[in-house]
Amino acid sequence: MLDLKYVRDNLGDVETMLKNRNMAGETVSGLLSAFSALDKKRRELLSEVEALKARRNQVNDEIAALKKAKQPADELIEQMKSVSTRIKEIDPEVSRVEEEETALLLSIPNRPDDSVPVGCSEADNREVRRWGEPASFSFTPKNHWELGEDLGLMDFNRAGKIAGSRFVVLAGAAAHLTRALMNFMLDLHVGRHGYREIWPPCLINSDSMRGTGQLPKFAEDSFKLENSDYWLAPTAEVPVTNLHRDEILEAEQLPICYTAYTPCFRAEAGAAGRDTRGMIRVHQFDKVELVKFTRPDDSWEALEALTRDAEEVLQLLKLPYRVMLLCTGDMGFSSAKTYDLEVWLPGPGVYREISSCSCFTDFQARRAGIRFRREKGAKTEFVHTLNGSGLAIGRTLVAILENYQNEDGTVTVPEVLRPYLGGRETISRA
RNA sequence: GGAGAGAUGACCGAGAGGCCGAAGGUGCUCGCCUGCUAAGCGAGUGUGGGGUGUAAAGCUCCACCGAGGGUUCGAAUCCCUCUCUCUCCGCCA
Repeated sequence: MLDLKYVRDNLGDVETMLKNRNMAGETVSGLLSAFSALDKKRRELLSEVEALKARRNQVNDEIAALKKAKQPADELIEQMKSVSTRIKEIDPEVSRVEEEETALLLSIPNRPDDSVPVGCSEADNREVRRWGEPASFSFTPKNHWELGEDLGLMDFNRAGKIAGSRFVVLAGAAAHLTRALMNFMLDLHVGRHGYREIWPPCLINSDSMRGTGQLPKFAEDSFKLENSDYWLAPTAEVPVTNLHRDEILEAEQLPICYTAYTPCFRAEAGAAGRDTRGMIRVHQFDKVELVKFTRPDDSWEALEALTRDAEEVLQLLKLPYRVMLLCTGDMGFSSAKTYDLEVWLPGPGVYREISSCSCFTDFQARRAGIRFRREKGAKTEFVHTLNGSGLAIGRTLVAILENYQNEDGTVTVPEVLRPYLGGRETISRA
């Protein structure tokens, strides 16, 4: 959420920002004029009701004094009855207006950093750098689902039976590889990059979903459990960022760097027809996430570092990738700046997103109430939050199968993973 | 799932309709004092919002004692609902 005062004082900036984020012109002006009207109304009501409350408090003291002196106070009490009635009329009105205003504020996305290119779609994203050469194959490389099925590693039909579409059952070496990747990634981030490992709940409440920006706008993207306030975590970002919700941190604690493995659950409501084959887009996938809390002045450098930490996973696995700086129109709602890592997939012959690294500035921190003090007695400030995948495990598995496939249908195990697979070097049909 | 206890500021903890934004203590900050250290003395020390102010400071008002409702002229305090924590029993990976 943006700062109320910032929005009030910079309506023009907010307007261009929203348009850059592909919001239609009339929607923008409607939203902003509604906001201004509500803000004005709220402040008017507040002035009125607070004046009444001040009066009531003052007279109540007089009543107390009279009572203490055993003097009659009936007349004052009688006067205050009408004041109280009036207060009780206005108070709900204030809450109503406040709620509406907050709802509007919550529906406004974060302001992209000035370094973010303005653009409408994926096509306007800017390539920042590339690493690795896509290998040339002397045969036609298979897609991961062909490899998966041929090697007996993936079962989409049975997944459909036991769950539904957009699920996969991993078996044998694929299951083992998933476990290996999880350990490999966590070991790297903990051991080499200095993150602290977290194993959080994957069911989280609505307050947490609101804190990181999944609610109220994107409820349909996640799974909600019936008869409870629990959601299936769409990403570890939610539980891990919310670890410090409503806390005031000490400046010396910052930066806080966490890494967590969790399964991730997504409804993929708006993705009907996209990536229907294979395990690129499924309702349940595994991911190792990186989360940082920093001082405002450190967040941009922290984003670069976090992105490099994620990249290192790909480099160690020797998977070619490129880094894309997302344009204003393609960025996530809460993000101020996002780098996507796209890994090379020889099957379809494209680069596919495997990690998304974002700096949220104070947007999530304001929603979630995550603050710090520069020193004792100083005013509280919002921290900056960041996160990124380090990496999506399912897609990493896909990339390994496709990039490491051999002409005879086997797959070579990347060297760094062999210790995690009991020294195994090749995956072939069991 | 059953029975009971509880939730107050950074922390401990008192308060049981008005004198309570909240005693007392600890911690922390600043100052004084003591040739170091320890001790001692004094002052200060929450968050959010509204108004005023060019801005900062300041001044002022409102709200906040787990959350939400209610009673009352007035609620940390009384009533209702919910959440969470702890103890015991049951069940369970």
